[in-house]
Amino acid sequence: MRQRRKQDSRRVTVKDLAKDLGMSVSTVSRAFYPDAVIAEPTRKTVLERAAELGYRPNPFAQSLITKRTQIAGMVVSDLTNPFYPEVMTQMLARLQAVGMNVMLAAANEPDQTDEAVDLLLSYQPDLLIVLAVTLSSHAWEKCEQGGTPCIFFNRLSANGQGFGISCDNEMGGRQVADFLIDTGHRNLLYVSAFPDASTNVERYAGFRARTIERGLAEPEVLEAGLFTYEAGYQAGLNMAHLKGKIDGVFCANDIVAIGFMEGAQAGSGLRVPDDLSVVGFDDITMAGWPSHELTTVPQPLEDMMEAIVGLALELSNSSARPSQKIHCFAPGKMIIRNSTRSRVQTSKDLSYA
Amino acid sequence: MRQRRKQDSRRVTVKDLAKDLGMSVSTVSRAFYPDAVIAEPTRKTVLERAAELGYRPNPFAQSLITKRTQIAGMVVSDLTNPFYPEVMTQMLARLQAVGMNVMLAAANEPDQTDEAVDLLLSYQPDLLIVLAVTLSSHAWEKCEQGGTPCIFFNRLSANGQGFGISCDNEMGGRQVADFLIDTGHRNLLYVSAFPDASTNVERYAGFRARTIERGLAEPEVLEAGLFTYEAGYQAGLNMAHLKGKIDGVFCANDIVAIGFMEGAQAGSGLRVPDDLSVVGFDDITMAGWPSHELTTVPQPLEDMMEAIVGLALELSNSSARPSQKIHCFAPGKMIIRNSTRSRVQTSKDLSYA
DNA sequence: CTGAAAGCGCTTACAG
DNA sequence: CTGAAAGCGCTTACAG
Repeated sequence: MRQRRKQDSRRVTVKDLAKDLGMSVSTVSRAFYPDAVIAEPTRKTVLERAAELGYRPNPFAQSLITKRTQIAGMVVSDLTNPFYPEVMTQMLARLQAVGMNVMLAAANEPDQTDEAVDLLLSYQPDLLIVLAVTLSSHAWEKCEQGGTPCIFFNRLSANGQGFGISCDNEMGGRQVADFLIDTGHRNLLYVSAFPDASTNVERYAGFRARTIERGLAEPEVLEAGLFTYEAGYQAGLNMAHLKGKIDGVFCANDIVAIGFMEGAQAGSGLRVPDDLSVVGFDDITMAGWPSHELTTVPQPLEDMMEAIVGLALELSNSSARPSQKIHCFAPGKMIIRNSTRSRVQTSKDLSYA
Repeated sequence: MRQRRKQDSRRVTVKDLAKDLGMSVSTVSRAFYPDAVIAEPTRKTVLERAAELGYRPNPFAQSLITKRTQIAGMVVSDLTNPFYPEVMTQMLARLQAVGMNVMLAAANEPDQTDEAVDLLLSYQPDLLIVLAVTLSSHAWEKCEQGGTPCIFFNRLSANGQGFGISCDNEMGGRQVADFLIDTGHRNLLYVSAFPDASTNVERYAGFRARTIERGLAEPEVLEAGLFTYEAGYQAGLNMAHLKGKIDGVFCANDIVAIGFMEGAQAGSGLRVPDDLSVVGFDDITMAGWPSHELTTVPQPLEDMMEAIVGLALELSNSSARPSQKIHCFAPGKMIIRNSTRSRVQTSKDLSYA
């Protein structure tokens, strides 16, 4: 038992394979690189035998030389927002399909982030994908100085840092304003989540701008503070303290909206959509559940996924940096469910007022 | 621009550090191994200077020699069940805290699993953590022959394969039976999820056995088939086709229970808890939301987390295999919420019948 | 306690 | 088109 576990079942190496085939190590190695200069029949022979013996180049040895790791580091913080597991699932599958491996770092507490990112960076990932609301400036510096490109998903980088993939949140906010106003809502409210998040800021900006353009009063704002169910719920409870009569609500995202609806019901007995229309953002699976039936703006996930995989591939395989830093896609068409109701007064309804 | 990106900003290596300190490479290297023979003051000097220069041993070069990678491979399939993101978050944080990195493989489609696991295994993780319902036998063989230990989380391995960490699901099922019977329920139903999953099988076994022990008729069974909201919802709809009057329902897990409650309401107008008591399993965050208020059996996550980190550490740092293969913890105390109601008839209530 | 040397499994100029 | 050789950044017997 003195031997090391991993050595017991020795893995086959280039040397073994070369000897087996009566070729040089160099030739065998070349067979695995599409661009390498090697006779096609030779390559075929090598690849076939490799498959038989179960040989795979050792990625550690490979990376030591090539400085490429085929690893994408992924920083996540907000797995309680169902949007992210949904995104991760798709992203993982696609990255896997192009041969990239994903190494995960959780950044639940802001102070954990640095250590987590350091750990990640020591594996020299070809790129970092940030699914978190925040990346500490320390962590960002580390990436910079290590030459590791960052992709910020669903969040525009603060100062033009790194690459960004997101949907046009402002346009989404405008769509919601138009929708609510077109369906007869006149007293609007925005339920704000994490104040520094670009998604939050932009959605509000679009919503507010369009509301004013359409000649209504500036929307009220309720600060939930976080992108969580609990924050939304608390904001819903706080509806009680709001003076004006609100008839249309836009929440920073779906999970906040879902919490908000329940909080409003619990706190002030407000019923959705009878007393209040509520709109979310993202179109997470839960938004379609019968218990919520949330009207929402869907993220253009298909586009965003294609962009991120394309970018990841470029960043890990070519030496030139991609020129386009920001990919911003129009949101999908609003999905109208049962959390909103038209308040347009037909002539018959005029008795009301 | 002909140079490679990663080479531009050269990372500091042992050599650099050794030269800087006027020591040999060997000595510098030893400073990073607690068990290595090295004068304590020397070690201190090295470590300090390393921190200043931002030196970290290159894990790829390290692994090439030590055959240890400090990588835990994680196979996930079921991120739509909120239980898993919750588990992942905690597990990630804890593994990070002990210096392990997590490499992720998604196994959404059964046929993707093999390729994903292969990719993962080529990085020679010290161990594999399986959070998925299923690991193909091909994948398992690969682990075996590569000497990579597997830990199955929340699922007992089929044929004594690998290590298992789970809660005592059968005991949980028994608790639910006792609880429902004690609170006056007499006509019980089990909503079954994925038939091959050990969690599903054991929870049912315990529930059924205890029901019979208590002298009631065997519980009815409704096959949802999957651990998903949608499957639970469908099962709820199917309540309509059930002949007998059911008053107490145990669902394979929380997400199924939540779907079930809504399906039962939508399909047959059955109200929880007035017409029906419903119990879940896991205690996911959502179970506590006002819209669900689900009575449930909590998993002993604290215990399970400690066990998995302990096991991971043993497997990645020592050469001896841990002796205990199965860690099975008693579930937590049932959490009684509003999805269940006592149906014990006090003398006053006897008018009802 | 420290250093010189071998070697982990690869890739890639450099010759031929 | 193929092979011999150097070297990626580290660790670890082996001497001293």
